[in-house]
Amino acid sequence: MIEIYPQNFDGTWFAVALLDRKIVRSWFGSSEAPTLKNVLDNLPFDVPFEVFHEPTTHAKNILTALKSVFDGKETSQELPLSTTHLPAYTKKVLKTTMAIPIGYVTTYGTIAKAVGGGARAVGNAMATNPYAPIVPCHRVVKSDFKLGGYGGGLKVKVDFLKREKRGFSSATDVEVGGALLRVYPVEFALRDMA
DNA sequence: TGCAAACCATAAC
DNA sequence: GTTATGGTTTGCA
Repeated sequence: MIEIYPQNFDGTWFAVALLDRKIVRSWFGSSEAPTLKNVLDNLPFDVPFEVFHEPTTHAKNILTALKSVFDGKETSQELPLSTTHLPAYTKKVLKTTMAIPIGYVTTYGTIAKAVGGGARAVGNAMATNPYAPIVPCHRVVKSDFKLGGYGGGLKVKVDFLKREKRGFSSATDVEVGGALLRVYPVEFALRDMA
């Protein structure tokens, strides 16, 4: 049985779908119905589900963590993602995306170089990311540092990146799965923005 | 800038 | 199997 928990924090709605205490889907948005619908329409398993408006302690922890990520805060908490049903390549891309630190962005092509495959394939994985915003697909931009796309709309992506500004000034490398991933200050992507 | 062609994993037929 | 579809990239005018 999949348990779905929607919750509002400071005017933004968050929702998670849990199966066996692990996250199979998450989403967020400015109103409840579309947020819930996104989750309901994209459940990975054809099993019964139920929506609960009173979160368990476990669910509440996860929802709180989602809100922290949304606010651009560091979260030390490891969130239990259920990824076993995803294609191997998609898992690799998502894992790599999770390695992008707050305050930095990287590009579709850079990720492609790190995990193999092509930039468009990476874009595909982002577009179908089941775990927004836990997997920070908003930190992936085009090679010219223009934004690229975003499932929740470009404005949401911009606002996200603004909250994550940390004042870094130069690129650096992070290690993920034995490969190095080059990441750039989020300011690069916000440079010519209002 | 703008356009065309190459790119590559998925999902849908 | 095959084809269509992208949150892309690069090269070239």
